[in-house]
Amino acid sequence: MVAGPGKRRLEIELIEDRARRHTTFTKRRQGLIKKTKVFANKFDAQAAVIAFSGAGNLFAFGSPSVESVVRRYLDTASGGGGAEEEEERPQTPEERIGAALEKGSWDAVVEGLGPLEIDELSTEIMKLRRVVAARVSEMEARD
Amino acid sequence: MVAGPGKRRLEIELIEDRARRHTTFTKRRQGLIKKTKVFANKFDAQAAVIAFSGAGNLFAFGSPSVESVVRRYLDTASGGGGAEEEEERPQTPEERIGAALEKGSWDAVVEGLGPLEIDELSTEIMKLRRVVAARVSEMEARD
DNA sequence: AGGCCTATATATAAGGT
DNA sequence: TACCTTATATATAGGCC
Repeated sequence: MVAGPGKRRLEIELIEDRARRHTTFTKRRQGLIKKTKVFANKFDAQAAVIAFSGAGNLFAFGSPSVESVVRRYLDTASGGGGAEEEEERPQTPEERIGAALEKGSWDAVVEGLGPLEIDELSTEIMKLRRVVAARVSEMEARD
Repeated sequence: MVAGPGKRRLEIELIEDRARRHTTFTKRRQGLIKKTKVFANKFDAQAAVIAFSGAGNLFAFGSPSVESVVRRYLDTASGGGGAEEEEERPQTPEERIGAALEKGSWDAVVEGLGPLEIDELSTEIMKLRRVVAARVSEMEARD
């Protein structure tokens, strides 16, 4: 099927799939922001969510404002965290993987990592696998 | 009838009992973080939550890291606190890969690849998985 | 596109162990 | 304290306009 109705049909499918994905993304983004809003209200706490879509668009909400929460985070994060409550720790950037892809040495990358970072890396691997799998089936669908 | 998710109706908005308030705070904080985690995974997006308890303790989670998301936010936002519009956009060649890695979006990376490159990537992922698995069992052996 | 509507799935407040 | 259970509240995926 080089051209004609078949190709057209596939393109429509892709577009609709993308639209569906976008709809879901929007709903969940709204849900996430609502949760944050309620959370901040209920406990009179400062809270903020920041999200970037795959396309790079920014969505954020903060109480009293994203700016203030971010600022406070930057002030606090360096000094030291919570006293009696445990804190979710920051995670390792996935750029490691990109760099490693170019170098070709996984061993060197994994060697220095701690438990949390390993966990993070595992998560990223699973994400990458899903994305690759999706891409593969997408290409197979074209044949 | 306004009832809470629990077994009984919530009589008062502000929870007076300190211990119970703390319990609820913890649960909701975990829920919020989980939501953010799932959101980031499901859509291969960058996302972060930051929260300060009334006592001033910091709780935060970010994918791939709070730092990276905050940094990107500061780079992107001109100062807004609200949400903006989302529009999925088809993008171009492979020079995009570098930028995509910085954005932390695997989707964007895989998007431009051909069959051979996908295959190579799959192989690399498998290798990485093995290396990570080895590292994990290595660490578990120490306990 | 932007709202409703409705099964299902999750989240979660109390209470129990 | 920390986990488990249970009853109810919310959130959400898809339909259907």
